[in-house]
Amino acid sequence: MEAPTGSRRTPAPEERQRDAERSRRQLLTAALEVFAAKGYAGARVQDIADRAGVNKRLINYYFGGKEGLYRALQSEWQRREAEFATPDLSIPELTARYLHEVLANPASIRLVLWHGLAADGETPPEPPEDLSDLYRRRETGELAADIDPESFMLAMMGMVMAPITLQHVVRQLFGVEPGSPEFESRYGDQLRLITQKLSEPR
Amino acid sequence: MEAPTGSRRTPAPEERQRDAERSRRQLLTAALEVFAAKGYAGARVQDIADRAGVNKRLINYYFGGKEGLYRALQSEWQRREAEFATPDLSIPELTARYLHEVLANPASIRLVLWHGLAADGETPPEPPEDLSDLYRRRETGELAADIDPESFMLAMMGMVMAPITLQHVVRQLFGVEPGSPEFESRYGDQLRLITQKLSEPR
DNA sequence: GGCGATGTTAACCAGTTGGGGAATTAACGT
DNA sequence: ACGTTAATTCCCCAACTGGTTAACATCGCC
Repeated sequence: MEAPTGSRRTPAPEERQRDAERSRRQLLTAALEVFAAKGYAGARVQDIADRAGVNKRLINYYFGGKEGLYRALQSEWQRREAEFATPDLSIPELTARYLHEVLANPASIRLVLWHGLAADGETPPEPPEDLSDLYRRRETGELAADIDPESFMLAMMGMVMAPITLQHVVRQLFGVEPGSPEFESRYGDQLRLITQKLSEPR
Repeated sequence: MEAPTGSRRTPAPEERQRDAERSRRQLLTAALEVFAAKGYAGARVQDIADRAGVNKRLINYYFGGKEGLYRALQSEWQRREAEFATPDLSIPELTARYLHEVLANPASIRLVLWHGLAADGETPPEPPEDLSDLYRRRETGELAADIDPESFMLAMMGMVMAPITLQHVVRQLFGVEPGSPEFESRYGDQLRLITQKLSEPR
């Protein structure tokens, strides 16, 4: 089209027609969509390939099959999760931040939930959640002394993920989509409030 | 083996060999197991039939196929759910009661969660959650005035279902199975505590 | 312009899936 | 005994699934 070659080793991605990297990325994107929507068993390789706009064969070529693609997705997710820094925030703000993250990446969350539901006994290499921070906060008094960090962590994760896990409840009760800004602001405020009440001494 | 026949018109159920009702029930039981463990797409009719100890063909004969069986399960679940009375309990006790129910019937909960995750847009006939009780409790002061019932309901359901949704977190953090009595008592106590803090004025 | 390497495609394949036709067998009233 | 009905089994099948084989196209390089 435009911009003649002129000895380039890294041509602009938009110009290429054959681009392994692009195919890979599009496959991963499409796979996330489909796996998140239908789960591993429900997902169809053909469907993924179609959405990615590439040939089905490439799934095997690049990822070694359906399962390989799935694993690749998980790896990427774990990588991103590890990057997720926990800045120095109060518990309420931290919770709201988690909520935001969840609502911003529903597909990834779904993937995790779906994987956890399957529970074929695996999921062994998962790094243990770090609660030292929570224990510290409890000593500070930021978390009430009678609340145990393990339970709090589980409860908080449950509250934060509820909009995805129970999306139909959100639609029913709030009359909006879980991903809508209205919902995030309303439920976020409430989560701040709730977690705050868990710190202040009665 | 034992107990020769001897002219009986209504034989004890255990003696019968052909019993439509029993086959139906066993199919439903097996289906709950399998669907809860693998999800709809992951479940195999052959697997269900094997666990039920009946011929695969009976699934079609009695329920009209895999989907029919799935629907039948849902119906039964909705029926049981409707029966679940909400006695006159405080919010903390009510929450603990919900937790108990969830932990006692993990398969049913899984089924619901899995169904919700699929989210093919259906699930229309679901009866709307009733919040009038929560609103009343807020007026009484049993629920803090600044907490909105919708959010509270969602958060509570999230906390209560978390042990199923995030079972790996339970194993990781608590070192026990979500279904174990130790876990129920510990997490139950904490949920009572948490929900209680949401009522008392600060 | 040719050439090897690599991305891409089409056609095909073997295994599995849910389902159905029709025979077989047990239950039960007569 | 016997015939009717209903429960159960056997065997087959068409559709679909993920994966593969082998041809084809495009690229970078000489």
